[in-house]
Amino acid sequence: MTAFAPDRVVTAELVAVLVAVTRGQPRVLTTQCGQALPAGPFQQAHRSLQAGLRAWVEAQTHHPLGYVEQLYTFADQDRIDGAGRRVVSVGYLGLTRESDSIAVDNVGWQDWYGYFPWEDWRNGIPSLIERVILPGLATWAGQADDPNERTHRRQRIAFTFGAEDFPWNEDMILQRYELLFEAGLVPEAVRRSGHPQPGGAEGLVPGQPMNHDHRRILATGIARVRAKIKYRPVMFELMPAEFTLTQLQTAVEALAGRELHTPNFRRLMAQQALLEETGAMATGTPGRPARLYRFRRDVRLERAIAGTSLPFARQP
Amino acid sequence: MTAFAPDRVVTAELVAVLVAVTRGQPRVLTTQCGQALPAGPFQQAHRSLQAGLRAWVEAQTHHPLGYVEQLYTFADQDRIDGAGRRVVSVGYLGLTRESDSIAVDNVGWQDWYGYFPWEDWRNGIPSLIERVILPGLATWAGQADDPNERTHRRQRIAFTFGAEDFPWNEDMILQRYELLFEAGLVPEAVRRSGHPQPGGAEGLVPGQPMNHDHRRILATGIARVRAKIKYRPVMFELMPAEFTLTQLQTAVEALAGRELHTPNFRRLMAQQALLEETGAMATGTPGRPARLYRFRRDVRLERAIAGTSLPFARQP
DNA sequence: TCAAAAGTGTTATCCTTACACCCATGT
DNA sequence: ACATGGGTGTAAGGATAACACTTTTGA
Repeated sequence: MTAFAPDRVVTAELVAVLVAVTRGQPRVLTTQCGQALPAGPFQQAHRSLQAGLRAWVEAQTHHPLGYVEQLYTFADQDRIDGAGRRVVSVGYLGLTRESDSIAVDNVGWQDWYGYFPWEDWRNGIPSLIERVILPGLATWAGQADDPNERTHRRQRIAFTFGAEDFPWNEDMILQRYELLFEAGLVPEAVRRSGHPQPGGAEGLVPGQPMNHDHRRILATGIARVRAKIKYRPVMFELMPAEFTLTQLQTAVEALAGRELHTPNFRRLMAQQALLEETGAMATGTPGRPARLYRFRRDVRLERAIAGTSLPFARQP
Repeated sequence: MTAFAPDRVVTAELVAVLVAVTRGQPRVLTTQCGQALPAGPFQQAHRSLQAGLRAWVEAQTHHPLGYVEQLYTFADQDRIDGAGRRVVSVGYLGLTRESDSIAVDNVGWQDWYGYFPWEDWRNGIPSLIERVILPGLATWAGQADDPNERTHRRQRIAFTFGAEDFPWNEDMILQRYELLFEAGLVPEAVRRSGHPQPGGAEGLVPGQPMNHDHRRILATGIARVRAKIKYRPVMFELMPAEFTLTQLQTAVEALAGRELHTPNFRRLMAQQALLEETGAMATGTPGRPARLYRFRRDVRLERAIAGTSLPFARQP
């Protein structure tokens, strides 16, 4: 174990999936005109990985970052810096409100379903699933030589994309992207395999690609958000100071990519006791005016993460 | 953005939390006579981080690694290699069965509650919580100057350690360790702060320390295992080919650190349909002989990760 | 007056929890 | 016979999902 061998030296990079919800749309901060996620170096001076991320994101966007959590660390074989060293990318998820004080060129907020059109089920099942994705994947499944592999692929397709009586699971966005990648149906896969696509986008699934593996990191971030809103009060970080229940519901729907059952959503909010009324009402909307709410500051104490699901014996 | 600045270069290390359950005890593979977790370099030759981990763990233990997942990436300020570079440690969790084919000296399996005695509630609440931990933490809470900070600390203590009517949550092992660290009640914290403890272990909480931040990484691994057994069939990887329901229950209890309600546990297993009877019976135990089970190979397809918990609207 | 959106009540169903009890074997 | 552990039945309680319905505003 030679501790300082040169082949053990790598370049470290911090990649951020910064999420906001604006006017009912889920948004992500991008660089290079939407083709990459903001990425910055991890430097000796940084106290920790998270501190490094906060430092340069706040430098770029000029407003403080609220909730931050680590996503995943990647070291893909084809990520190599100019000196031939491997690049280790540490992905982070950050939740904020959108700010227009971004000073840097080519940096801006993008709707995230531009990258994953098949993930937006808010107006029912997207037609491109039946039209483009499932046929493309079926072709890929049929190309396997081994018949066992073929049925295995078909099962996996049905399971991940909610076909053949499997339910759609919005949390499986990463698995879906990886399946499309494996099947060669996204430009990033074609690019990597080295075959220059001749006629452009033939057979490929619509959805804007990104550089390197950034669309995969974005999928990881979206998956984490979608899973997290179900058991942690993270909407805190994404909403303005005051909001109506419908605005909150619309924001959750934007993130989950699905519509919610309004009466049950309201009841859920009521019984969780995370909100309090401000007393004021929203104005300027059609229909009956809605009450305004804010998140309760005093309930911060992590909302008793019950989390059982194993049949524990009662302590005597 | 100078891409190849020297302050951007780091050393990458892979750290493994390898878990097994043997004779009803939860075990972890350690090096340096139990003072460290196995750690190996990430090298240029490795296809990916996970491939690198698999490669050297299998070289060390001489048996293939089953389930592996990434835990977390750390870059603590005090981890610096001989050339003054920062060390980035990528932690991995691996689940296996214990093997005695470990060839390397000072490497072996340890019971994990030796490192976290307060986490073992299988025989009721460990007395050292009332005797040592809560008094120690109370002192620390009282040392804060700001009265708000004092009450905040007390709330956090009660919440994390399940005092004052908060329930004990076995998943919060990392938060508990970090709280003890902050309060200076574990040797690692004393060591870092530079105060050499004069009289030895006075006031410190019992529990074997580890080098660097390895005990923290171990806590992260245990937390992940405890959370995971509740919603994924990971016991697959830890059990022998055939086992009784009681053996399975004992293994889960070892990991969770709590006793389970036997009749309900059995029912849960039955309705999940993850198991099938082998037809054989266990022999050589007192009492009525138990049926032997095995995991069903054909049900691998991820057991329909239902995962709702938001009031979705029904798709028409 | 009517459309649009806010908001409430109620029931069927399922899952979890807890308690009570019977079964099969060795000593 | 009885201790020990294996195994089953069932009822109470809580959470969720689905349906039907009332209220309040602006055009």
